[in-house]
Amino acid sequence: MRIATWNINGLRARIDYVDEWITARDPDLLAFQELKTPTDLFPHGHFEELGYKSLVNGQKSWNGVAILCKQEIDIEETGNSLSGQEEAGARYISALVRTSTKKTLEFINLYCPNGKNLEHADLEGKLRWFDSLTKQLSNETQAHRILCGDFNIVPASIDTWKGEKGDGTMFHSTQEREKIEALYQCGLVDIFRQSKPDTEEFSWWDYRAGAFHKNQGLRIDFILASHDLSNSVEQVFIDREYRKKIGDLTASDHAPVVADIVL
DNA sequence: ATGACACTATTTTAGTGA
Repeated sequence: MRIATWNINGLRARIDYVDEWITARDPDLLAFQELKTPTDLFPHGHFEELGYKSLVNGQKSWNGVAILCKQEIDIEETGNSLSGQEEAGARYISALVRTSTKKTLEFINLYCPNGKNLEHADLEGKLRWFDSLTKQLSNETQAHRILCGDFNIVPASIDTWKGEKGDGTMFHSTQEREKIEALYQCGLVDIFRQSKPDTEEFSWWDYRAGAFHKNQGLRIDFILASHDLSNSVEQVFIDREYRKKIGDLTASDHAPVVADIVL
């Protein structure tokens, strides 16, 4: 099964670009973040024509997440918020997926809060949001689980163009990195890092100042899998090609992250 | 040192993003 996560930075502005990628890569199950679209304006029919059904948690202007899967896959939405974080915006959607081998897979899609900067009150909100996430994962265990999305945290110095010079700065702070560590403690494995322990690759590049061409990026988009699933990964890659323009179509500032997993 | 780009909104400048 091909699984992917992608912060598309505005569904309505990106829809033709998204179509190009879906057609090229043919994922089975995918997680979108930053829809910037209200739930009731989501173009369900558009994706049905491409062969997908959609579960959507959107809002006006900002945030918004969706899970898309091939029409033949058995899927059921199970939640659209973290307990205690209902005011944090549309950042969470989860589903149970029945695989072809009759496993029940919990699939969670996240758009984690940004936090703005180390001095801003939003950082505290970001840290508490992660605490709510960890608590929920601990309270409601699942044998087969995938947690993916835009985490807005750089786990280690290899995951940033700033290297060790980034340590302690926003997105690279110890207090943020502890929240990623807490997810590992919940039995989840970052499958990109597992398959490529020494590879410096990024999933986000600033639009400004030619950051993409200078490869000044961050790896902040992950697919985390429970240990049993992490052993069934065939390949994981960051689809850097789809951070580039396609003709007149502008790319998101994030690249898709794709994994092929035997399920 | 700063800004740089792209998106959305009862848009025409401002807020947000990472």
